[in-house]
Amino acid sequence: MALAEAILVCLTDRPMSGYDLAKNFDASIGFFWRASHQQIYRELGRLRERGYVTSDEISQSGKPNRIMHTITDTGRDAVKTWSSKPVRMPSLKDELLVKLYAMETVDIRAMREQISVRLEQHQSKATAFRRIKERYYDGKTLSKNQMGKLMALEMGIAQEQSTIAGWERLLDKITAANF
Amino acid sequence: MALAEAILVCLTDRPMSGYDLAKNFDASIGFFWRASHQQIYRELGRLRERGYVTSDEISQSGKPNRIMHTITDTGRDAVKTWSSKPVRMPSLKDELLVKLYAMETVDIRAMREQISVRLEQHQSKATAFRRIKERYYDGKTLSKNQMGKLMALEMGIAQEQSTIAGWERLLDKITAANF
DNA sequence: TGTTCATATGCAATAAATTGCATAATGTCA
DNA sequence: TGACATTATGCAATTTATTGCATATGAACA
Repeated sequence: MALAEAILVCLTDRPMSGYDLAKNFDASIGFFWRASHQQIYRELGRLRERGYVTSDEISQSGKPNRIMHTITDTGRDAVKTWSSKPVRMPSLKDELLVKLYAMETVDIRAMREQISVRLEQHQSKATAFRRIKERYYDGKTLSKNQMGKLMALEMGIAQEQSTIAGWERLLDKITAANF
Repeated sequence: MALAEAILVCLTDRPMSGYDLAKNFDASIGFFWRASHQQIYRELGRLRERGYVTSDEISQSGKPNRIMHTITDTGRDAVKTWSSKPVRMPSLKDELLVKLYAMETVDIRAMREQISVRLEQHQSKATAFRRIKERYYDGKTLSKNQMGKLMALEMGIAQEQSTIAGWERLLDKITAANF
């Protein structure tokens, strides 16, 4: 269960509210570990129970109060411990590949359309990655912390690119095969 | 929930037992949609309830009886319907990328080791893909059904290759950065 | 003045996945 | 002869993930 650790890792940067974390998950670490705000709030509760974070309510007028979560030393230790434990292979589950596998049984027109949609999604993901890279990392002197984030980002970019290339090739092949 | 459909797709080939399906998932369609035998047996129960498959027990001496599952016309229709519905983006969840992202907080030695392990896993996956390709598809005249499977396989191979290249590049970078 | 967006939190139900356990016979290796 | 792998099925508990709902306020917009 890396959600706990992903949250803790975010909190090593600075204390955050659940809302901040949810935003953060949408924009950065969430590229590698997606989670909904409901999941994050629930997990924050557990982290508090275990003493990995402390939570302080901060009054705001107008808006609902924020609850800021701060990582504790115990939390930091937990991250360290987690970091040296072996990881699993990410389980790739792609319905589109299942459909491709089952091409005979499937509506080819619909599949082509779905591949196009998929391509666009990867495209926009790649663009998002590149924007973040340009904005925050390009031409700057980087700390070790930033180096890690940049490397993760570059892995993401490379993966999106090759995935895009793959689906494009496939689309050509299907066209050539004239199904 | 594409598990149901993945199973149905397998059964379009020929009737199978839960055991056969589990084997099949380990060796082919499971590359794109992993499932444990427990999941498969449970799902088969549901498919039977919905009338998507029929199940017949076949006596065997010595070994436990096999229960052969055959896809019905209703099942085939369900696959067709499913096939034209939009697919979601596969949720990439990779703890190793989270660790990379959190490089500062993490034990670099351990991470390098984990990357090496990961590389080997992708390597052996790629090898498995290539073996299947050589064995069943290379230099043969292919039906449309086989074309789909081959294309899925080739997507898998390409993905493994680029993932391997990515992690190798990263390992070099980490070495060069001398963390 | 009503609608929608952004902020901010969370419960509850359902669905799906993982992990552990259980059974039962045959064949193979040391 | 005992241990382990293969064939074959499946229940049960737990953990994780998804989906829907609920509440509350201020600001922008039309």
